[in-house]
Amino acid sequence: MTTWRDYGPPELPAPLAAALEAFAEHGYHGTTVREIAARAGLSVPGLYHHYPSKQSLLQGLSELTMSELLDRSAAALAEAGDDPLARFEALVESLLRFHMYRREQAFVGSTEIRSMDGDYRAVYVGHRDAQQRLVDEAVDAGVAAGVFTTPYPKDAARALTTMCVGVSTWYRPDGPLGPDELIARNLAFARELVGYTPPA
Amino acid sequence: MTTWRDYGPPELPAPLAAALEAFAEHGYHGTTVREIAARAGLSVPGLYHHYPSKQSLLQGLSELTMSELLDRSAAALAEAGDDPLARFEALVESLLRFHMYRREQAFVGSTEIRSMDGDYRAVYVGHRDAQQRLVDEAVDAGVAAGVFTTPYPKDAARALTTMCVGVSTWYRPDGPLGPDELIARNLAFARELVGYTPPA
DNA sequence: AGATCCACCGAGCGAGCGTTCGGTAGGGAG
DNA sequence: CTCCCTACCGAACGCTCGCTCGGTGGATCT
Repeated sequence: MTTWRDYGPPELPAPLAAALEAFAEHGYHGTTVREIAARAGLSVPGLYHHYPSKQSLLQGLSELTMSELLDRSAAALAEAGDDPLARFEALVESLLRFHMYRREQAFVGSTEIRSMDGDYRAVYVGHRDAQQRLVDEAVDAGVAAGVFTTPYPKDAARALTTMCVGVSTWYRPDGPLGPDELIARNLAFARELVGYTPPA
Repeated sequence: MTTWRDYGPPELPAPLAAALEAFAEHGYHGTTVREIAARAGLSVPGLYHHYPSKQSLLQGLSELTMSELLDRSAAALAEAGDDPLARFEALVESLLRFHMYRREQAFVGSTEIRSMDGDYRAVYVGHRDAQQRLVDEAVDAGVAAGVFTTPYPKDAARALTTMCVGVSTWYRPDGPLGPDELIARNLAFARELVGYTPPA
């Protein structure tokens, strides 16, 4: 990864790439191990040589997804410096961008929480909460600095996250608007949501 | 249904209520017919006496969900009269309320589209599009009347719908804030999203 | 009383599931 | 040349899946 704004195709081992496609299409329980193996160009035992279970494919995929998301968020914040508005915008842009360029991964992660078995689900939810905390903090900082006027920072942050995560449910790379255009518009919505009003 | 604002517990036949709980918990493919039958207090053949297949349970449930959603939206709009702001607010309030009081149904509908088989999926998507069109029209009308200032009505409407539908993923009836409080806050966010500025 | 229908169930069918057993082919180390 | 490790695979195991067969018992009608 060169910077948090640059996205190549996801770098996933063949079995995880295969699992990703299948899970995105039919869901975890709707996908068979045989289908994943076929998509990965392996036999079923060949697949099991690399991953010990179907569940481990979901976990491996989810871990790669969340660590990339958190890494990019951290990089965006680091680059933004100290200004609360710049930090907020960098974080939201990164979140939007991730949910476009890593749409399938983000979608599978958020829709298959209930398919993760207990212990790992707690780990995954921890990652999600960490990401939500970044957004909460960015909004709180803006309110503290007086640049955001929302009376309900926590609810605004949640609405905002919901909006960004939701991008992975409707965004299509072949849609009428390009990523940069969509990001600009949704970033504008984000500013309105937290009550940012540019200095006169 | 007395009015679009009033919600009792959902009125579902026992098999659909059982399927709803199970689908919400494990997803469609993660749920077995035996589990649904047990929750409904029936044997497996007893369940099949009322519904011819597992798929028909999902379809029956989804149809009841969408017809209630569309009926309530229509009632809210009818009651609101001609004023664009009133119509917009009634529609959004109804949408938010539905996704709180019919949270599980809305959640299952939106997450199990990929589990609906082809023909019915088209029907379901038609219902979804009809609902989205109501929101689009309400925003467009506000822009046309000059009360909303957003330069991107269609994107704002989509962001708004995403936010409302997302309520079904995080709302918990036993959370710290009651439904009316949450609706008031999210309604305020909705107004900011479309660029409503109260007349001075 | 018999006939008919509805609501329901015990048992089990064939198919397909996640997973495993017991291998094989090839390459690098000693 | 042997030994061992990695990367795989054909076949099949035990189980559970969605679904069905062939009923039973009770209410209603004639």
